[in-house]
Order: sequence, then C-alpha cells, then structure tokens
Amino acid sequence: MMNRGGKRMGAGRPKGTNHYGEPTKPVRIPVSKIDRVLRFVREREDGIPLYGNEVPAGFPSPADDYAEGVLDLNAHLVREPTATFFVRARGDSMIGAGIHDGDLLVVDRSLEATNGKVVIVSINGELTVKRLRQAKGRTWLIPENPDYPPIDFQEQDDTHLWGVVTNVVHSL
Amino acid sequence: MMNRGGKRMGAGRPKGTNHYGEPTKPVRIPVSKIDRVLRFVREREDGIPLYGNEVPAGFPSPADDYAEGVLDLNAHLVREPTATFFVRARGDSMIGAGIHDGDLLVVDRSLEATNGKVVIVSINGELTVKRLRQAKGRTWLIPENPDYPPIDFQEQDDTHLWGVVTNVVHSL
DNA sequence: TTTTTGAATAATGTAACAACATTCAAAAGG
DNA sequence: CCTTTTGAATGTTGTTACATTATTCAAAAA
Repeated sequence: MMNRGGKRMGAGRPKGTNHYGEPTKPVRIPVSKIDRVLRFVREREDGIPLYGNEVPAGFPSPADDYAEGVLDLNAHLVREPTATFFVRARGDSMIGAGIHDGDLLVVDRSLEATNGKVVIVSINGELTVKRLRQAKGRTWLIPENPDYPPIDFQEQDDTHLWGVVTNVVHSL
Repeated sequence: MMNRGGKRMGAGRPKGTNHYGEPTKPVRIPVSKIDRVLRFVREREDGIPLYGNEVPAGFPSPADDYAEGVLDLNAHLVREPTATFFVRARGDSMIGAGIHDGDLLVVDRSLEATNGKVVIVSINGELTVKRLRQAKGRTWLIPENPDYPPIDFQEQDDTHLWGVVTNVVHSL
C-alpha cells in the first residue's frame, strides 16, 4: 500500500448528516423505558399529521406542512397527567352526549364539577357518567337519554364525585 | 478535625434508592426531544390508570393495582404510526356512527376499506367521512343521518379513498 | 443518650473514547 | 483526459469512565 496523498481541504463527513438532523446528547433513562423512548425518538420524527377539511397538496404525505400541525394524543387529551384517569363507559344512558357503550372516557379530577359538566360519580360502588345539573339548591344527575330518569344527587358515604369527563374515545 | 474512626460495615447509600427504583443507562437523544423524553421518564412513572366499571378500593389512587391496567393513548389508538393521520370531522352526516362536528378522527391507511367500514374520501378537494357499502357490484358512501342522501362512489381523478377511520375522539 | 462528623457507597450528568459512517480528492490505471 | 481506487478527514453513536452529588451508617464527641 502506498501513500495516497496528504491534506484534503473540505474532506470528511459533513455536519448535520445524522439520523435526526440535529445534535444529540446522552440522557440517562431507566432501563425499562429505554425501548419506548427509543421508539418515540426514532420512529416518528414527524409525529402524526393532523388535517383539516380541505385536501392539502400531496395529502397525506408526511413530508408536507400540515394543515393543523402535528398531534401527540397523550398531550392533547391529558392536561393534568397526575389528576387524570380513564374509565370505560357502560350502557347508553349518555348517548345524547356522544358517549356509547364501551367508549373510553378521559376524566380530569382537577377540574371543577360545575353546572352542565359531564361527570363521573360512584353510587353504591358502581361508577356512572351523567351530566351535572344544579338548580334551586339541589343537584341532579341527568342522563342524556329519555329512557332514563334523572337522579337526585347528594354526596354521602356511598356516593362520590370523582371528576369531569373531558374527552370521549369511541372505537369503530 | 480529628479522625472519626475506620471501617463501617454496611455503610453507604443502599442500592435501589434512585428516583426510579431501577438502574438507568445513558441513551443519546436529539436535543429538541430531551425535554419531552425527560417529562415522559420522570413525571409519569405510573402512566394513567384505566378503570372498569366497578369502583376499586382507594380509587383513583395511582398506587393501586388498576382494574384494566395503564394506557398510553398514542399506542392504544395508533397501530401503524407511519400509515396513520388525523382528520377533523365537519358536519353531522355521520351522527349515527357517533361522529360529531369537530371530532378528531384517527385514520389508518394500512387497513383495507371493506364493506361496512367508515372511511375518509376526498371528493372535489373536500374530505368527507362516510360508511362504505358495496352491493351488486357498486359502491356507495352512506351517511348515518337520514337527512343526507347516499353517494354513488367510484374512484376517479377527483375522488380518492384515503383510509379507514379506527377511532373517534369527541371533546365535551 | 444524643449529636456531630467523616467514611462508605450508590446515583447522576456529562466528557471521553473507540468503532463506525460518510465524504472528498489525490493517486493509480486505463 | 476520464474513471476507479483508496486512504485521509471528519462527523456520528453507543458505551464507558469519571468527577460530583446524594444518602446512609456508625464511631467519636458532647
């Protein structure tokens, strides 16, 4: 093997040619979460596009500028992670509010349960979802289905108001 | 300062007393995502609990065992990230399928649009959501609202079937 | 007995390193 | 003069190493 020459100006791998197009730094991650972190970091640089009602040029090509940007469902649906939980809805008593049997309800305990909000309450160990209605110093739980009667509600030992439903996830 | 003694058996910080209760490893993360990764790793060790229809003891305390475990909305609603996009629904023509004006639709392009599926199509540059119905060699787009007429559908230059709606996110 | 204090040991953020990837242009070959 | 070969140059990347910090213990001091 013979020498193949000396200095080469401008040689070498150019900056910014890494997988992400930006610098990286080592961050310490608990081992059980490394998989999910790597999936988040590597597989979806673009997130999932969100479109409005017009068909954008090249729709739905992830390389485009998105009509309404990009969406992280966890962040979009959960404002207060520590105060949030999910409940699966049963029955059709709230069909008028768009809540169907089997739907997933996102419940925020940090929101105030004011008049007209859809809330999760427990009555005798059963969870139920109804609309809260306060009038004339009394509180009612109103189903959104004429087949069901309103419930006279007052917090006691066996009843408790757990939180406000912010979102309904319905599977088709 | 005087010497305060020699060997101490069992002294020192005990193992497993870190923030996570498990070992950590450095992972290289693109700088723009470090914030979100740290938030994910640090702020929510428990995830968000998912409950069924009975009230578990101590509900809803994150320390409990959850009736149905823990849920990551992105993973739960998005099976094929690269083939998925979101569309915001307009109008009430699919009210019977639980799709309301302003709802967020999760659309999977990798699923086959078979008879009976709810699909996203573009017609003359407008996106619309309807139920696909194939019969007698023809294809129809059926609204789920008696106020709207079925549409005779065939893919042409100005029409295209974009994907199958898998989930509907409805905000209250 | 209680308090003070430094030794012992784990956790943590980051620098450093070795292995790898990428690009360039000089040298070789035609 | 053009094409191919080849090693230098330089960035990237996963992991190790390390200095600093945090935590606990028990001997020494009070």
